Amino acid sequence: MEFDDSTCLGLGIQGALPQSDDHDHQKKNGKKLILKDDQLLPSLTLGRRSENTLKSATKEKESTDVLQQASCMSMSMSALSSISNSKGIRDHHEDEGGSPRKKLRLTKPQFATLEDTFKEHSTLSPQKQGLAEKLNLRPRQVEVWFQNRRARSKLKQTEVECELLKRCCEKLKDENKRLQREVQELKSMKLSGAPLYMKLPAPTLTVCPSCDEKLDGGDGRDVDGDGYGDGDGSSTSRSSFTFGSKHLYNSFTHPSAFC
DNA sequence: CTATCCGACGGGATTACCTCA
DNA sequence: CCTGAGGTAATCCCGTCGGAT
Repeated sequence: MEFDDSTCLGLGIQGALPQSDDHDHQKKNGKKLILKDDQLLPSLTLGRRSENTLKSATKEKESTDVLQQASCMSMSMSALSSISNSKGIRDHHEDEGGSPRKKLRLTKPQFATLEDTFKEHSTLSPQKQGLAEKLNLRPRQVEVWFQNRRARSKLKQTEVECELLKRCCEKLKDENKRLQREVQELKSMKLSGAPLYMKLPAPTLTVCPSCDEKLDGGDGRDVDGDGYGDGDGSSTSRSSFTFGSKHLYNSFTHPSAFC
């Protein structure tokens, strides 16, 4: 006999059978669920949950104990094992000094399906129910898996970015050192009295290699007509300028000024 | 015994929808 | 009929717990 998620054998308190797996809703607003005495009728039901039942059930105030008692027969063993993981049962067992529950481990196919779905979309709102049915899990379990998956994915991403920033920082440190050395050299040259141009190595002005490529065939116009190639003339440094179609820079003082 | 992984939970925030005065 | 306030449901993120490996 096949059961789907909407086929339910419920043993619970009549009138307040919550079908929502989302514990969030129960804890929302910090509301304890209180049922009137005449609502607390033990019941055993087998049938399909109608949309209305679902709707009204979720609207009803519910208690965790009630939730636990309303376990669906359609659940897989894994789902059942994880039901027993829930707080209510745990507390119940602890109260009774019962044995500790097993922790659910997703099977490989379940994991693979969830991974595939996650790769397509890291959120799952529309397909939660369907996915849960397909995997024989409770929607809540699928939801939790996605939440954890997002969290771990984010953590991993943060680690990668951190590593990247570290490397970037090291590079900048090196660059900073090199530039400081360069400044020192230039200062000492200036102090020695000779005109700077006489001391610069021969190929002082170099055509920016990337411009050489880019501007080949282009008109290379200096858009703002200021003789510099940076448009508004507010470049942070005048280490380079355009001449005709070429971007020229001082390869000695600004070896990294090409674009 | 310890470290790590990962499923689960609790709490807070946000958004959308509904009801009612 | 329109509107704002309040309630509720759904979903998300974050931090944490605790069983399994």
